[in-house]
Amino acid sequence: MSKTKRLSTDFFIREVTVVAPDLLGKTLVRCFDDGTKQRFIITETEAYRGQDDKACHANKGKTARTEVMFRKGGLVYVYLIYGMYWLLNFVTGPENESSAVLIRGIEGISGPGRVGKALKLDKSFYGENLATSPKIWLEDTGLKLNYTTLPRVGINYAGEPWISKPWRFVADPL
DNA sequence: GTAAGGATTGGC
DNA sequence: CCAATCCTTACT
Repeated sequence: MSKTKRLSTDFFIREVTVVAPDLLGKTLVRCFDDGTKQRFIITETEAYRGQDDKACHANKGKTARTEVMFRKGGLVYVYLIYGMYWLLNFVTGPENESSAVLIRGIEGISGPGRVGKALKLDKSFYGENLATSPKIWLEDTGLKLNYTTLPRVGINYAGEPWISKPWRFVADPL
């Protein structure tokens, strides 16, 4: 028998700064339309912490684009950036907390834009429930990775103190 | 309605 | 360094 188990909603109903590093080493499973499945180990994440965080899209309040972040954790938040890349995020925390984790890297793939491309993401993933979706979910194989914390990328517009928050989590090489 | 710019990437 | 490419937000 296997130790592998699908992560439930409870996993995501925690502080985003706890969930983000805890996702490192977890397996991201993507089931495509033709039934083929691909599995990727998560190697890099970033935490976006609710309305107070000026780097978080939810800081401007609830809009059509960000409303999913205000819902209960365990949902998928995807959005198109620069007209060409779908970035993958997992909503965390209880209802009305508007926090999310950006998946910046998976095994063999660096960069959030390339992650979305590898997983063939699109608008239809917006609001997917990771506990029940047939297309995308996470599994815990028991793997734990050591990691390093760094400042987040591409958010200079947010200003201090947000620029300096060590909310980027990168798994150490094996 | 119109305009500016983005949690990026790859090419010059 | 800068274009690609289109959606979201802010402002007239």
